[in-house]
Amino acid sequence: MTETAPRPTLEAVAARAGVSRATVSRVVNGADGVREPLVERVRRAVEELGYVPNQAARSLVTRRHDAVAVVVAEPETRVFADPFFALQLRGISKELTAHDNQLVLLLTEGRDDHARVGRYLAGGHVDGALVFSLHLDDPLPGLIQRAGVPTVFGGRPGWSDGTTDVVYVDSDNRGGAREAVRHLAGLGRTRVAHITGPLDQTSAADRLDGYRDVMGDADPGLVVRGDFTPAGGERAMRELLDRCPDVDAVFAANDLTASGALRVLRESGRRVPEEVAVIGFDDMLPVAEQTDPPLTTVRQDIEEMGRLMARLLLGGLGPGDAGAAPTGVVLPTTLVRRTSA
Amino acid sequence: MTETAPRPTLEAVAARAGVSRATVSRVVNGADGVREPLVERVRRAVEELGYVPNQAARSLVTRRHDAVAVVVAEPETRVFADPFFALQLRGISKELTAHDNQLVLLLTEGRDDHARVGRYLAGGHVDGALVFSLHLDDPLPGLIQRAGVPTVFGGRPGWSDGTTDVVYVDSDNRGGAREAVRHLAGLGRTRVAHITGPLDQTSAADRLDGYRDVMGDADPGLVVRGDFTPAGGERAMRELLDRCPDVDAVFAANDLTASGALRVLRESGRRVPEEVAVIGFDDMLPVAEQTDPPLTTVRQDIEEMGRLMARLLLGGLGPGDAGAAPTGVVLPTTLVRRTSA
DNA sequence: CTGAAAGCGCTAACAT
DNA sequence: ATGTTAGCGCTTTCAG
Repeated sequence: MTETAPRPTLEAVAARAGVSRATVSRVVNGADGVREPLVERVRRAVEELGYVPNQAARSLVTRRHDAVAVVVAEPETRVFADPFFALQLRGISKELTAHDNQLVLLLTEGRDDHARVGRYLAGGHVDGALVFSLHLDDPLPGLIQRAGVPTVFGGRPGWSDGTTDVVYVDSDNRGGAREAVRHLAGLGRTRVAHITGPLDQTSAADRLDGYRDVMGDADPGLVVRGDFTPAGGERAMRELLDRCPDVDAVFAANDLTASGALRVLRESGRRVPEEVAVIGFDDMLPVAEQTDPPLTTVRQDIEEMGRLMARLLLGGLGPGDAGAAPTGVVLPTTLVRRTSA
Repeated sequence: MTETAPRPTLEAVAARAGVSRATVSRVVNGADGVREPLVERVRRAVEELGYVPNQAARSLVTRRHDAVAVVVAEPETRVFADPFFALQLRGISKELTAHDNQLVLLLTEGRDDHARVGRYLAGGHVDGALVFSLHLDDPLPGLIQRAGVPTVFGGRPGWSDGTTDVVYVDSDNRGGAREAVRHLAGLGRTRVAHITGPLDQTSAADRLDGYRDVMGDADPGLVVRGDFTPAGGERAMRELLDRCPDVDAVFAANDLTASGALRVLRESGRRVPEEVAVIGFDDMLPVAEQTDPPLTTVRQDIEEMGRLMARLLLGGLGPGDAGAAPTGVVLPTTLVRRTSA
């Protein structure tokens, strides 16, 4: 059982290059003030020995880790079956990589996991945290803020009272919803329904608000609750058809919901978009392009949201500082026209 | 700009409890051989001070990190839109958490990322790596093996020549495929087609092998290439219908493919399962249960695969040791009957 | 511009 | 059973 070969230390490199540890350290960290010939010698020694700095030793003194935690509360499995999060993660990863930071993924499943995450964050293992808090009553965000780690939230946290400055990145859910509903209205539809998402998530609540912005207090029977899943969309669509048979357009809170609604519509013999126009939200390609007919929807640049979160975190917002941090940044959405509306 | 409050050290706890650092260390690390009253005092001091061990300092001496890297090559976006990986990740996360290990996620996008990952792994930041290598020609696995980090692969690596012992976890793709095809045959179908996955992934190749195990050298026209996507499934199904109009059963390489095939079948007016029976692979719930009709498929326990990978990694397979490591472990699959076959 | 030396916070012998 | 001590590998004043 070969013990893992002892990796060369700064000391070894220094010896080989015939300089002091300090000099090697300077070269390795790109500090200037070392004369060219020495730099060269050190470089070669590093190369020959295959030296790689010991991050633990470095962190011990610098108190930096070049690592950020991504915390995902995952009360439901669905969260994960959703390409949404995956895309965001990808954006985050790209940005972190570009800044030589590592991504530590913290998935939480329940109460005890929360404690664990809190401890980890408070333990100063990472330089910051990117947090996806999905529900209004999630205790996680509080825990995290108390941990005193610089944090950026994904999506506007529901508990933010607007006075404390949490930093978050969000899509313009409300504006996107407005645009969708206006488009429907522009098509001459007068009985425009909305199938909501789970209203304890701000994204769903905001989309509902956007709908109301345009529809005012139209027939409240036209608003029916879904849950961001195709099954929920089906259920809601049935209810809708039952309650308001004259519905001529549906704004679904997301593409998955729309796909369910579409199925029920087809089943019931309504033609889309001729009799009922349908719009989704997200522009999740594998879904939106595959529905029958292809889905008109509101696109949000999910990957960019991830990137931006990472950029914000790395770019400053001083540690533990409650002063001048920027607060929310919301990304624009765009309407993508396909066939369903 | 409040500097992040200096966290208490072992020293501080020791002082407060009136003992030596060593004793505190023992208590914190659960070593026995400390008398109860002292343990109690130390515990209280830890509590009062909110002490959390500095992982960097600890790693520096123990040379352990309680962290493992999860490396995902992601040449195509699809990988990620796929709930498959998400589920595996979840299994991994649970198992790691249970052993107090952190998950460092390394996403790679291209050649330069490979170098970065290699460096990271070689840099001894983690105690091991869990690697998803998707393609036969992926250079990543080689890099990783050279890094000398204990590694477990997700899915049988295609480049394994069978003599070197790589450790991997895989599903019984071949056996599952056999069971599917036999089921179709048992239904009395004689013209059983297969829509493959991308054959440079072992999972796809193995499923094809399983199909052949049962079908022998039936009409080769019945095998058509897909790519694990619904769109690929549609394309393949059209080709199939064109080439072999008498096809009476389809074994699709995965559920997504099956969903595409199903759509084309419906379009073309063939009744499923009466005229054409269809079986998928994966039992990806959001897909398999939502198709019309619900999909009969081969289930693999994806989350368990993830768990197992983590367990294997943590459970031993001595560092860098090329000797007596276990090699592949393959998990059984089960046929799930719904309506489509 | 370079080197010497002092720790960072912790664990693990080794004493007691 | 507990305390003392010597580093782990690195960065960073501080001298020279």
